[in-house]
Amino acid sequence: MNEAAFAAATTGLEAPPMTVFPYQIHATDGAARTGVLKTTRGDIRTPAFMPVGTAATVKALYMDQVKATGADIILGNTYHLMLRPGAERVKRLGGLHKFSTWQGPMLTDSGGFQVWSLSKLRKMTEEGVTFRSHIDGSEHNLTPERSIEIQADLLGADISMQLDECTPFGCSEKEARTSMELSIRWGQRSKVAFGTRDSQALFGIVQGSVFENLRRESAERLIETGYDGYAIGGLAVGEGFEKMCDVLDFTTPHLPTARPRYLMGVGKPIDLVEAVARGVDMFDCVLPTRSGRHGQAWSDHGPINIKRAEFAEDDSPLNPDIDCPASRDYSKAYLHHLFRAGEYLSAMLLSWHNIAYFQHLTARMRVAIAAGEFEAFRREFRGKWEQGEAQRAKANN
RNA sequence: GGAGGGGUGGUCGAGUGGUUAAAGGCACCAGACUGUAAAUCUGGCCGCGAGAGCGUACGUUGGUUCGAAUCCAACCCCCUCCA
Repeated sequence: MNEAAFAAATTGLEAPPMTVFPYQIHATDGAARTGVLKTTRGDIRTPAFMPVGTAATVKALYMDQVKATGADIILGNTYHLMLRPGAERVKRLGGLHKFSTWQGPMLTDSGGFQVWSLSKLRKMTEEGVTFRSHIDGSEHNLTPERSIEIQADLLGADISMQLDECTPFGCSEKEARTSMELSIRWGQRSKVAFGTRDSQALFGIVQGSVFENLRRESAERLIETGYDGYAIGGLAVGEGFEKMCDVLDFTTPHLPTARPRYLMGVGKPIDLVEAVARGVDMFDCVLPTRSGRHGQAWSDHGPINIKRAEFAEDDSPLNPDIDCPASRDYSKAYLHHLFRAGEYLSAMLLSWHNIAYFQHLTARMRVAIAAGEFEAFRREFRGKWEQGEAQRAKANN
């Protein structure tokens, strides 16, 4: 590490923009962009949907299947893996890529989301967060430094996320500011701990709840610190679709155009389309795999509850246009039967279809943006989505 | 033929005088799920009615009682053991 880099790493403020993973934007259409984030483990085509593999597995799928759906990158999780099997153990076993057999790029969440989702099991201080394990009740500390050590050194993530606090929705502006500023400080410490690396990247996370001034300030202060990518956190936590779009409207303009923007934890297909329209490049969400396990298949018209009686003798596939056996080759009647019978294959096929559908959706957006036809795509998609919503509303009356 | 046990809502199964339209499970009909404490959770589930409510219901028939799924009698059916 040279002197300038060391100074940058230790002050965390004057760092030059890092370009360890070049981001090539091939086309833009309105605020929407398509391009490639080039990592040492492979290219990530954007807009990108990253399947979530919390516990070193994209639940119910083989890594080969995940890859074949077109996913370029998947997620892992600091909190879950440090509890089980333990970050040091993963390191001894050769790192998360070797351990899981996923050889493409991997992004790990810092544990920041668990600060929110496990709020009853944690205690926060300036230093970091103490979790009581949801598995055995044992205590575990997570500081920004430890989170980076786990992600970058032990798991070997290609993209590490700064430790942050996923600010709960419904808090006051004052609380949101306090939380956002803590995340900024944790981000700076994360960056110092991360230092400069040849083949690994660090993303910062914009917080600020639904407050425009806070989101803007958060973005500006992250840029001062300088990250390889900029995530938008604290959304899809109860604020609703319209509000989320509003926040994106006044947040993405403050993020560097040259670096990837990652909307964390989002979302439904319509959320992806509308976020891409607002300049977001990357997404992750448990929805396709979780709802797959719960009997739901995704489509342009919204969710299909495969357990509904109407599918008992529906011989049509979920989506013949998607190049995935689960989408194309199996009938809804069969999937309906498997789910009703409680068969494992139900979760596997529905998760597979859903991941393939999300990849198909981002692929279509990439094509539309490259062709300069994203607005038309967006309009048509919204039409189908709203039509589906109207049909479901009618059926439920 | 003798002795004993049992018949409860689609199903399995609690309940042995009133707070019981009847626990609970399953099945069935729906809904939810957004950086995964989730192969989970929620609601509905006799009929009619928007609702208060009304009607019908614990094998059948009859009885006791202010009141019966619960007590009594007869009958029908099922199971176990003995001969």
